[in-house]
Amino acid sequence: MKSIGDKRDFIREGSRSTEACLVLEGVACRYKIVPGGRRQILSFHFSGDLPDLQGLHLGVMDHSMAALTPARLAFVPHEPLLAATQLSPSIAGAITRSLTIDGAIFREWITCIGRRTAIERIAHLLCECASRTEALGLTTIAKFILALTQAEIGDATGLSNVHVNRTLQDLRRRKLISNNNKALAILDWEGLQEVAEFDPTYLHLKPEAAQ
Amino acid sequence: MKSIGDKRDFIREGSRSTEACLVLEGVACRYKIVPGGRRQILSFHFSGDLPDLQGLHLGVMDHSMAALTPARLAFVPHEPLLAATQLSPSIAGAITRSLTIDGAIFREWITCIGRRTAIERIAHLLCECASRTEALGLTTIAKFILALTQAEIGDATGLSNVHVNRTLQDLRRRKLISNNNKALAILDWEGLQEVAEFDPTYLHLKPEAAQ
DNA sequence: CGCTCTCTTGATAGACTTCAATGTTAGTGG
DNA sequence: CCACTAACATTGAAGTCTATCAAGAGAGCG
Repeated sequence: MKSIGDKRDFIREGSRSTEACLVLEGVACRYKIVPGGRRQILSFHFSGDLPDLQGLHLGVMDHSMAALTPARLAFVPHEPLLAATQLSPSIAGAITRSLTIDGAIFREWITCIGRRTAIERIAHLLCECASRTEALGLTTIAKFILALTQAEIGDATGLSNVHVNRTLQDLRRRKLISNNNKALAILDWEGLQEVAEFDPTYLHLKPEAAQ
Repeated sequence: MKSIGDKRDFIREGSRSTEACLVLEGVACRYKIVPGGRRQILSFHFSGDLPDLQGLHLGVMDHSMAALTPARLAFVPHEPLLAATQLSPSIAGAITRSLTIDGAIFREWITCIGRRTAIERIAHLLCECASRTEALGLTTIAKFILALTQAEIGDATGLSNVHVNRTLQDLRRRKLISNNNKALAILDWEGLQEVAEFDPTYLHLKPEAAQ
């Protein structure tokens, strides 16, 4: 178990991955830096997430990880985890399922950044984070608060911080969100989903209604 | 085994996934349509790829698949595939590894679309496709030809077809590529990588130099 | 030959970025 | 309690990249 301060890297791109991290508290993210210094955030992670299972099967990290709020993390060495997958098919299945949903969320982000406008992207990000934290049992839509800076939202959505600022103002003007100083909340869930064109299917939250 | 014409869907978003498809010949892609009709291509797939393993663990498809050139495909029902993973850990591992690399490529696409300029995005896409088809043993960098329309390249990179056209002209002017009528080839591999800021680490092509 | 699909080009508009300055808030230490 | 600092947020102005619209040119195909 490790406590980590605000804005602190805890895994670096290019390093060898030997343990998987579990988010116990706070918000973490995966990100890449492109030559030129611009950052792209790839995903956000909340209490209960296991964000770097891909390290189990890849030697070298292709991205970094950082805490965006003060956070507590647990690190599980790969070996016992791999041993557990050999013993229990259900653990192996859970890990594979988690990796698969990870991919589904990435696909939605590609679509969002590639084919949606600024306001749609930000609204969509909010809908996604609210749905996921609710599914994790951490909050409800009404009480949901996203504690990110506008620069971080920009790095996740492929926008500049200035444009994020103006777009958030637009969302406030439409009475869809409220936003006081690094605490973003949802005022009109239906309206926000509509703007975002949000369809939660890709999150695959229902545990195997299928099969 | 199925032969499929040009521009033909063979898996639809929202459908239930019951078999995995193997690309035997041609180029296939995964894509999503956002309300408004704009398309985002999520990945390209060449002979030897198994592009929808995620369907093994998810009930409902969150995207569609289509052939972009005339193609031959094989469809493997999920059941024997899942049975094989129970019997052989190495098959299970191969599938998980494939899913994991899938995710790594998505992460790079997010970064590309979110934080790179048009010319960098297109150059990067070319580098990626060339590297992957070479690794699959289908071609060499020198002989590599990408048979996509400019609209398709735009749908993959989040650009309009008009802007793709102008950007390809730019790449030709710089003598990095040649491009006659739906046949894009690489003239200067080093130069193209440089423009793309291409680092193939994320493709994880070396089979487990790690561990 | 006419049709369709793709590529190409020009003109115009819009979305978003960059730069730069100012305002706001919270924390720190005297 | 107040000055001082450091992060963030906000605003304006100017500029760039990319989209959209529209039209024409080739190429392949029945």
